Amino acid sequence: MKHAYDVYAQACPTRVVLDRLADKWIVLILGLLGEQPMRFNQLRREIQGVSQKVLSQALKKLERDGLVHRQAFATVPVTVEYSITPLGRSLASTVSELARWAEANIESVIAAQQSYDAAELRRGES
Amino acid sequence: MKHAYDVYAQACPTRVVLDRLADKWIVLILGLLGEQPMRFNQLRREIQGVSQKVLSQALKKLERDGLVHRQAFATVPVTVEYSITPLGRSLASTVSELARWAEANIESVIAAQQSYDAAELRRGES
DNA sequence: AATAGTGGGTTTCTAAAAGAAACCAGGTAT
DNA sequence: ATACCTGGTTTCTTTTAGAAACCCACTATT
Repeated sequence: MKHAYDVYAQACPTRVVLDRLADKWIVLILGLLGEQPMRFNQLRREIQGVSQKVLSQALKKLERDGLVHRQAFATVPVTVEYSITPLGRSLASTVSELARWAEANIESVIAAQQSYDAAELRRGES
Repeated sequence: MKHAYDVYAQACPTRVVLDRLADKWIVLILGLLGEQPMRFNQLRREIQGVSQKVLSQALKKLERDGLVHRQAFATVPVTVEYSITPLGRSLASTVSELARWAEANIESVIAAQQSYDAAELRRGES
């Protein structure tokens, strides 16, 4: 049984969605928001190394795609809370698994890299 | 219980791995190679829209990370077969789910985008 | 003998994106 | 007055992605 949408086809809109999901920051953001709603600077502190610009852009895209909900409160200073939507939640477990795989298998990957680099060095002796 | 490696920490090597995995082309490549070994141009034809350069770079990185195995046969013209490794296989189902989620939920995402864009238009009337 | 085609790439060049750092607004506390 | 808070945007530089052309070794065609 074939899909109506095929992510392997060039002009398919699923490509755009996949390109959105397959992003380091999106994986990390959805992983956090899957646990609890969070505010902008809270996310920024949790996700170490993300710049304000990139975080802001990522959240905007996630909001536009209906994966994250943005709510501003007229406190002083202003409070903005980001939370995951039902659609986002249906995705969160999958993307979290990516992060967990990275944490669980980092040692195997590093070992593979070292063995690859060592072999390359032997081959490419100038 | 805390992980030894925390993907939310800036200097953590898992970040590098996650950044590698969270890539549109890597998801698509691993999805295909999880089904069967494939040759370079076969991958290129299946994954519509990928350039030779990007495919070549992605495969090199996957090989270095120990996720994909590259085997060249001295036929004429040369034959190169890419296959998934056990480590890569342990990841393939997770990344395939990303692609499947995109195919399954594209309509909800497009609907959310349209409603977002319509609301934005109403707000931002100049 | 020259030309075209094959698989599997690399090189070159340009347009787009990521990232670091500075800036801003509106308000509070010192 | 000055410094600080949240939640961003702007500017500028460095990477990266992507399109297109090229390359090599070989074969088959004219």
